[in-house]
Amino acid sequence: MSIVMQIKPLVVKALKELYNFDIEEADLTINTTKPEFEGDYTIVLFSFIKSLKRSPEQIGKELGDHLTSQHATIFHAYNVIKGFLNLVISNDYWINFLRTNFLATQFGVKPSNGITVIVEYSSPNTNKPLHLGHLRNNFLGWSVAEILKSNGYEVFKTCVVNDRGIHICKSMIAWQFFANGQTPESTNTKGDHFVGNYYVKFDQEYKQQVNDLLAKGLGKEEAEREAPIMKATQQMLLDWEAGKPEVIALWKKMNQWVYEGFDVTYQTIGSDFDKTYYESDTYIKGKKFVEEGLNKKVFFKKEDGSTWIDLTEDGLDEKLVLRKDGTSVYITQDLGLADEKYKDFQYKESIYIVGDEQNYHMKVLKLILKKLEKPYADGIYHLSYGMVDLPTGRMKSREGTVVDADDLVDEMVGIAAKHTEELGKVAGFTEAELQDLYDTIGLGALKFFLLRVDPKKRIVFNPEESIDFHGFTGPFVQYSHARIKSILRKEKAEPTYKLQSTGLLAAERELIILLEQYPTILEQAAQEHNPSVIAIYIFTVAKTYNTFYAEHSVMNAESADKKQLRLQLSEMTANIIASAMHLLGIKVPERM
RNA sequence: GGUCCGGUAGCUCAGCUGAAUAGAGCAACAGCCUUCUAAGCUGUGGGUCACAGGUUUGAAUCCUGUCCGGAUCACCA
Repeated sequence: MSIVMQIKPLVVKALKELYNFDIEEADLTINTTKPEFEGDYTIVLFSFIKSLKRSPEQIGKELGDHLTSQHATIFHAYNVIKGFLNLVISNDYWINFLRTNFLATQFGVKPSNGITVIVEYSSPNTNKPLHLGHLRNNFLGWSVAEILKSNGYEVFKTCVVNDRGIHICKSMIAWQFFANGQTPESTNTKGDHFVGNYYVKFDQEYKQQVNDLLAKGLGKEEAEREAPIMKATQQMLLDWEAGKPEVIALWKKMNQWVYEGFDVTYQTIGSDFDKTYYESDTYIKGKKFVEEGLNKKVFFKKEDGSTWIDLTEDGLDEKLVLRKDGTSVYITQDLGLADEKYKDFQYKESIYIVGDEQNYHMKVLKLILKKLEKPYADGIYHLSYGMVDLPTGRMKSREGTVVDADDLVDEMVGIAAKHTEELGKVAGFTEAELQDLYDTIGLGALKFFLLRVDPKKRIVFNPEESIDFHGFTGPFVQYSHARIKSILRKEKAEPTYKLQSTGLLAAERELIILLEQYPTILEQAAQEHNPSVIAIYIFTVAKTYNTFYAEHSVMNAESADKKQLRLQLSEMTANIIASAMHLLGIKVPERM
């Protein structure tokens, strides 16, 4: 149990014994002591001075005396400054903590709690390649899933592929019209990029046709409706829904190209899924909800035959759930999919990694499921994340400002290679090891950059400035790990060594206090569904270790005891860095 | 216009279930490699926490209002 969770009941008990005063553990404020004061943890006394009718100094002294005398193994000393009781935890406590945990690669990881959670993330369209926004989604989803796993949840990662609809038909039509039978193979192009090019081509051609029609005197709406390529696309969608064989064949062929491209990208960035859903399979399944909703009088029909739900009492609007022609809309599909996923996984919680532009949609989805009295409605959780914007604003594919995922990864790996070569520390690496190292560092920089920010905040990415490799970055943490490993290759701590209580220097103490907080950080990250908590924490750990490293020698420590202590500290720091970075989907190198 | 989210150092961000003099990184400047990897370390400068009220022993943090930025309110997905 964490030291803070041990202190709390002791304080509650002490206040009861000293003053017959009752307080809940939750109402106690215990912070780490500010560096300018002596102590490890601080109890804030202000909240109960009024009830006790004593001065904070008196309470601090009496509580401090009580704790240090009754629990001398934990509390070594105390001091009171204004309303703050600063507690010094005993060296023996910290040293004992370190000895029992420094080898534990699973430190902080919780045993199974039997609760099933699913995380839906990535969810690409099969008409264009992945871009920077998708990367944030992928990294978030993967990381949140792993964080929940480490907290004992049984987690399944799912992906919904938007593989049908008018936007898919656009690239198909453009390919039919303009490709002359070219393929990814014949043009040596990655499949998703190949198809994406035709999606762009469609847009260009469409604009051209609209302009031509405008020139002929048609109105804007009419021109947009009458453009031949758009009409052909709409016909194709109808043909697809009717199952016309040659359309289905083309659809399958082009989607397959995209999947082959996605597979390469997913492999590179480390995304994986336990189950993939295809919209083409699931888009019909929501329709049965419409009947159910009508029977339960949750939905209603309008005169034109369309079906709606009235959410005005909940502060929202009326929402269409089925078109008058009987085809389903987006929300209908998602209702069906939620049900499908529940059948598959019996989840307690279903997390959707979806951008904040869909906040309204996700709110409606959950609300409708509630009104339909679905048992899983409360478990729907929208992990809403902000857009990745350019300094000039949103990325726009029409204006060619979209930052392509594959390109960006290549660029980051290239920069990692350049830095590594310049530093010249990798003698003896094989070609394969070098490539692996470049991937590790380049992807590490990219993932850390996107995960260190609170998900709900938007991120500004400036393509003119490459992502940093110094300071609050992935490579900084990776580098700290590599330096520790360099020491541990020379000598490891002896697990059986009996450390005498040699005292702890400030740098040692600060580090050990931080390491002890890791399990609490894991809990917080899981509870908040927030990987940035871990990124911030592990940066602090690395930074603190680096300060310690610069001040004190491990190999040439002042005494055998100090050497063992520092080897243990180093080993535990390396383990926690590896563990935390894994939760962010980032590998850590042995050397760099 | 309604709803939701954000506004903290020149820039990018922590801190937001209230607590000590508001913290990091980048950028700038000054130092530190004959000692475990300098992708590192140390120091200096840099803040009306958007603004105005309120609650409180105590507010960047909670409440109200205003201003600014973004998202959304489709028989698109």
